[in-house]
Amino acid sequence: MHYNRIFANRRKILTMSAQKKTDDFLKEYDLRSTGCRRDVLSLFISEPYALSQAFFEENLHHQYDRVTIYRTLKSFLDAGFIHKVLDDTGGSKYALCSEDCTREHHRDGHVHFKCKQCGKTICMEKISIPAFHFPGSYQAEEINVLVTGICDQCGYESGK
Amino acid sequence: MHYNRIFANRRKILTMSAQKKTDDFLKEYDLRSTGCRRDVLSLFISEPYALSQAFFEENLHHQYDRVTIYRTLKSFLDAGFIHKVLDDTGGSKYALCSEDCTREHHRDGHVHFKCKQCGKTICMEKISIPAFHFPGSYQAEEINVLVTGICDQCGYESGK
DNA sequence: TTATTTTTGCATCAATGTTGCATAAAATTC
DNA sequence: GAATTTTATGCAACATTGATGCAAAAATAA
Repeated sequence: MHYNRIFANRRKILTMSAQKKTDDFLKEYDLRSTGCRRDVLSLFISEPYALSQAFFEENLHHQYDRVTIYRTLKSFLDAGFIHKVLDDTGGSKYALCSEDCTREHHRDGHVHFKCKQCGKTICMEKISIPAFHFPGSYQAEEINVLVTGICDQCGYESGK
Repeated sequence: MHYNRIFANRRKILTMSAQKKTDDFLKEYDLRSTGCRRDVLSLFISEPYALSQAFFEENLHHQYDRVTIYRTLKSFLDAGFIHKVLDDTGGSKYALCSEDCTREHHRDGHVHFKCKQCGKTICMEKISIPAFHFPGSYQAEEINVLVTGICDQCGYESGK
């Protein structure tokens, strides 16, 4: 059974013990189980958003060096179970892959919504990216769609 | 006659004298005509790609301070005749708007293609972004589509 | 438990985004 | 056209992020 599949449904994996799930998951991807990796992975599981490096640094109370978090994210990207999500302010965010992505190919296939108010980037897993047709010898490999606006929550709160 | 319209077709404006076109254009947008602004604008006209700040610095031979170029781009963004284009490597690029965008609303409406080989970001003006339908009270304001892959030119050259 | 391999923390550097302030340049007024 | 007002520029400075080298520490294998 592929842990990728398990991750496709966060609810499932959340029933496993915290230590075991991250431990097993990391080993599945040939990554050593270290404190930083377990903690970063746990945050990915508990937060259903695309997360920035700064988010991890703050939420782990600067327990780990920023380079370590940077390299942790890089190892997760290389392993292929997170993907990079574009951000309109230049930086990058990262999110768990919800489908079977290969290391090179991250057609996560869904739209990302960044709220201008709360700043959160939400994976709109229900909204898939349509096929685009390019002329001539253009070879598309990855497609990123970033929508900015006001999210559900913020729209409801300010909308009276 | 709106200069925005003129810009919609680069060929047209290229027939005007270099000095006059940038001068008039800037004034149309209530921007003072300065050396840096004219030069940056000229590059936007001559290069049919989304350009990075570094591109301007290099191509203007570091004639202007990087902060000046940064602020020039910002003033152009505020004026509303360029829009920010996402880049997969974190940074931002900028491109002339080819439609009438308002200051706040930059539905430039087309797909951007970034070539992994030559690094250029091409505005695929022919490929429009479809409408996405968001649930609940999500309010989409801007939609950015960034496709990475191999462009026409690079694909052709390496492809035989 | 020891040996091997990988990860971490720290130092360091480059690039980029951003602001404040004094000076320079552009537009406006006389 | 000279003086005045307004705005832009250059420079210093600082924050954030991406990235690499290296010795020490931790994780796995033997």
